[in-house]
Amino acid sequence: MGLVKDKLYQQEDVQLATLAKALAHPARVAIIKFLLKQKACVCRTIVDEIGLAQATISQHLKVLKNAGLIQGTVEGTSVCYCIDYTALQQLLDLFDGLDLTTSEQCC
Amino acid sequence: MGLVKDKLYQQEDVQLATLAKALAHPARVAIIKFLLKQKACVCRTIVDEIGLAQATISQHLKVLKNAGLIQGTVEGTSVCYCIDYTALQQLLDLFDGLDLTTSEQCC
DNA sequence: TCTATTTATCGTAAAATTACGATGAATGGA
DNA sequence: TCCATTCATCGTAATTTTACGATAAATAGA
Repeated sequence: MGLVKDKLYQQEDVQLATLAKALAHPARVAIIKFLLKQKACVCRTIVDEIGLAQATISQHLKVLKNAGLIQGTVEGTSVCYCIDYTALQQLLDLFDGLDLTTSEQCC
Repeated sequence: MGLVKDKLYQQEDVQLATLAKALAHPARVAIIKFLLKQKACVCRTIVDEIGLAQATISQHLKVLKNAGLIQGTVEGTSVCYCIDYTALQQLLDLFDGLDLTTSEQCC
């Protein structure tokens, strides 16, 4: 999509869509859930947990990282991943902003 | 993805990912927001509002409909679309189920 | 009946996603 | 130093997404 098309959408809509897209795959949802549950969050552990190839998990982690949902810290040969609660909270706030109170069915 | 791979994921994770995927495009977020705001929700109005081709909007509406987020009722030559609050609430519930209280940063 | 309007669907092209093996970089330990 | 482990990235193939024009179906109204 070029520059013109980008102007079609409000920034907030793009934000919400981007965050939703990051969670638009069951593997990434599982990763987020696992990181929420787990304290230790070395990449290798995630690979064992989910059951996909290491390269694939690494790709999913990159998506989550780019969306700001997780962050990683190098620890020796490993990388420790954990939730970025700021972005996750932002996602929830955007959902709250939808305001479902107008629940008058029109059709 | 074949049958074996499907077993990799918990049903709840697939549900959340599917609903998130439906919102993973700014046009669809904009449509949902518009439908929440608007009472009148004829398809033609959405096309004018968003600024994409009619065929493209129809495709996005189909995605939202398949996800259960909206429903459509035929009214003469038009189709009246509106939010399905059940599915939208389900999405919010799934997010609430994530339980962010464990907010102890590990890295 | 004829025409205009609305909407879904088809066909299609371009781009993005997903998955994996292979490889390379970095580190820790023998 | 050498080897094993961990992780990111590259290259690639298959699939999905996205967008649009063209077209067909359905209805409302003249």
